Amino acid sequence: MVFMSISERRERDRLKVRNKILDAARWLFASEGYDAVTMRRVAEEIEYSPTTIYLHFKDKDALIRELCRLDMMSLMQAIQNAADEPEPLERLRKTGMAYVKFGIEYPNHFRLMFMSNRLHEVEQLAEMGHGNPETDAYLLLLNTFEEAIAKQLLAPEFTDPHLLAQVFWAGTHGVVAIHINLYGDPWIEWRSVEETAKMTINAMIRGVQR
Amino acid sequence: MVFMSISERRERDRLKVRNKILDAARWLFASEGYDAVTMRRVAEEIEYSPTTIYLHFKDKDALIRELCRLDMMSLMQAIQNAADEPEPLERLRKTGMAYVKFGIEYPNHFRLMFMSNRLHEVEQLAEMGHGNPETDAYLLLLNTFEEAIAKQLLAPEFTDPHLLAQVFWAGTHGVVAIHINLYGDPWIEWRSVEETAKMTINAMIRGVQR
DNA sequence: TTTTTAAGATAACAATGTTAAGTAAATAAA
DNA sequence: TTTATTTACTTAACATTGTTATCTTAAAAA
Repeated sequence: MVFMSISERRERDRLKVRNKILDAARWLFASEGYDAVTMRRVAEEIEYSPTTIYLHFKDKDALIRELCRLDMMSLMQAIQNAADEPEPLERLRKTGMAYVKFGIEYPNHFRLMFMSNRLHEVEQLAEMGHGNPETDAYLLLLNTFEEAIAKQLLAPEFTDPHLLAQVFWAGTHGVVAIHINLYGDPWIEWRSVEETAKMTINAMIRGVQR
Repeated sequence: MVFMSISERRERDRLKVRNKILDAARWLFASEGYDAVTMRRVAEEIEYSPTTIYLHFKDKDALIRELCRLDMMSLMQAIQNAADEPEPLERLRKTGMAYVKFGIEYPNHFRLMFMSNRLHEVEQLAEMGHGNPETDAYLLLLNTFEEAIAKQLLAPEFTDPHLLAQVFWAGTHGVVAIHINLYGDPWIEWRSVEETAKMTINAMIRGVQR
């Protein structure tokens, strides 16, 4: 059938343009942040008119969110790899450090995913579902705490894996958030991210250990 | 001297207008966030032309930063009050909870102060100096840990009050950050901010305690 | 060969921050 | 008292943004 071959080539071409858009936007976003990604700059980069972008993405937000989602998925691999550790508490340390590491490395992605109010797009979040790296990482954390509880590694008063996961997440997240946004403020004698992250994670683990 | 009286009245009038601007902007900012504060909306609110605002503030950023600074100073009182507690570790608990509480109550202020990249305005930060609530609160935290170390309340390996302060700050900050930006995400079984904050703080304290 | 469809471009709109130029009243100087 | 100047403020405009309505043109289908 000629039909298929033609429409397939068309689809390939479409995807090529779409990916060029994503690549141009990714570069701008990673190096200069959300506001620096203007439709016109992206368009110029790929040598199409700005309106072409709208044939592939509903609006600017959808474009940046999609590229962010894709990047996060691959970045999330680092955490999944760090989770290759049998001992639950040690696994917490490794995954926590991986979370911090990529937060520091990709601050703009981190800001978009975790530092902008997204409650108005709950539908979108729901659609993303289990492919969502954020959710997957949370699940990883949750399972680790369930295991730690089952193996009686924690003090007996800590019985809620969700609460534990959220506490642990908050701690590691805070290290990233503060260092992304405030590190360098001359009024504070800063300690390094690694040091801070390590102590935060260790303190939290010691704090709930049996 | 007539001169003085006249220029004093002028200065009073100037201040009145300036405060009207700040009040209008404050309302918009607190309820709808940074982007919702447009120069034209503020101008309409106070019944002046948009350009009048520029007679009082260098630009939009300066306006919002000034109102935020003022608000934070007064809000910071809550933390100073919470610090009225002789026992250092208990003081950590109280001030930490106060930090979380106002972060939840004024998410937009919190975002502006702690979640936007401000490294490009280091000069401004330096000028703000010790009136800076962020620094003052940090100092409070630092002193508390110095006291805790001096009273030998912490395990002997924890000797750096700066590192301890930054760890503790990161933990409480993380609770706020996550709850401001992600709370409500349907894929996570959320625990309440109070619960999470309390456990985070307690875990960190237990984690460094002797 | 004609018709339809799809990709893409041009031009424009509205909203934004910001500035240059003008106005008019209050004040100072003559 | 009259003239000059300073001050507070406005009008109009500019540049940049996201976005859309309309047009063009080439490919595909009829």
